[in-house]
Amino acid sequence: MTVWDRPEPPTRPVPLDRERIVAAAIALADEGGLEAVSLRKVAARLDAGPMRLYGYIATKEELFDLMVDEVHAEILPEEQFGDWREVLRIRAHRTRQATLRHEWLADLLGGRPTLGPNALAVTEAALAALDGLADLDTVLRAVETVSAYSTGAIRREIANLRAERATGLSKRDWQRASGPHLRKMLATGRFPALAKAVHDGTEVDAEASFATGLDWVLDAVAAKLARPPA
Amino acid sequence: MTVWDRPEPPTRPVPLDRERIVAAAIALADEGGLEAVSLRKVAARLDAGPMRLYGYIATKEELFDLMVDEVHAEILPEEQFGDWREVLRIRAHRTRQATLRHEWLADLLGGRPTLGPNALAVTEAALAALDGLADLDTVLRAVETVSAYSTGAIRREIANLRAERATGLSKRDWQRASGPHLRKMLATGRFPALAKAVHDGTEVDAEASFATGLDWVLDAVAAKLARPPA
DNA sequence: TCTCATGCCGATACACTGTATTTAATTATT
DNA sequence: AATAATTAAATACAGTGTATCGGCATGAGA
Repeated sequence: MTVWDRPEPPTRPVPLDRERIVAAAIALADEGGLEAVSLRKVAARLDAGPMRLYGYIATKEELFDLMVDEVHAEILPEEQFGDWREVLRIRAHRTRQATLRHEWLADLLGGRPTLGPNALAVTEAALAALDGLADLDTVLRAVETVSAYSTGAIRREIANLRAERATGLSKRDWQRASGPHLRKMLATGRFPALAKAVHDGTEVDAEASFATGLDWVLDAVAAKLARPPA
Repeated sequence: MTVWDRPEPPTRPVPLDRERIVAAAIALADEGGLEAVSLRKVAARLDAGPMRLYGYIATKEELFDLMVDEVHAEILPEEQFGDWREVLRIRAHRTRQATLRHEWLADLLGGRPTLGPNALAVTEAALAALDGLADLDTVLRAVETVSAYSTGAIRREIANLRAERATGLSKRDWQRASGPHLRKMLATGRFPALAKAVHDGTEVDAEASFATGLDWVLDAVAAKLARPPA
């Protein structure tokens, strides 16, 4: 035995904390989706045994919550500017962008109440931007309506993106050709309006579509803020 | 051995089909949530071995898709009446009601493109109701915007419902007391607008809140239909 | 410095999952 | 009636989240 093959000294256990655990989990999820996140793999990435994690995390769901909150740090802009409409619009777009960077977020969005510090800060910023523009109930409804639209639209966008990715087809032809299934369905003649939509619909990019729907919703909110309920 | 303990004649294998499988899966999910649905349990409920199912279903995800489509049969009303706005409103409310009956649907809503016959029929009905009221792109955007709001709002409602159910608290006190966690967060003073909202927000029932946001979105759609884009 | 106690880390264990594969049984066909 | 084809069942595998247990290393007390 030489110095070269002398066994490594027993590695001191790397100190862990939630931050490192969450970062490892996010890295795994970014690479392989949510289903690639297992406590064993997260622990392995930190050179630890699986049970180590339970000193910092009570359950896997809690880890997911922490992941979601961590991404909310990317969503909250450093500084707020613009009127309430700009604030809400930017919040929606940043949420969408964060989800495009971390597709697994789509699976979690809206799935559980978000009570982490970053998520609360995001909500706080939205509420603050609307503060005083109408009675509290209206303000709450406004924020919730916009964010309901956002999460719904983002989820659908990611769902479609995954579907077309799975078939490996160009966006244009995706619907028309998503398996013989949809084609056959449309061929039955039971869905004429849908068939027309699939056939004649122009290709619009996802961001524009998201932005347009968002603007509609913001228009609606603007109308309610101007004319608060009796 | 008497006639009494004579072994049962070997039970003929019960003939299966997708319908029965999906029904069993839905029953399990209704009772214990999505996570209670395992192929083994579904098969057991049909007196079959787990592998039997693979003759009718390629994967568990496909089973989920079939479950979602099955519930869409409850969403599609027997007969359509009213103008486009009524059609879209009813569709949203029926989706919400179906989700309240089958809470697991909230976990799946918007998660994957819905291409089953019932889901297509639901979409078809919506498109048909808007047909001709504007150019096709506007009509599509309208339907998608409303359904994005619906899925987002429904998911949040179910998420909150589960959270308050978990804490076993009355709706009124839920936010104020969801663990020491939220209280501590609000006590930091970093979230004044949020604190005010939690403190002063009146208790509104979920259905009214859903309906109000939906009406806002429908107002927005109405405005765009009246004035199609240049 | 030696002993004892405490807390933490890793290993083991359990009950379960989705699904591939291999074997057995049953049906159909010649 | 014998063989071929189809179908069900049993077994197997690799993985999961998490409870429990055993040992080791570190700290305190003497």
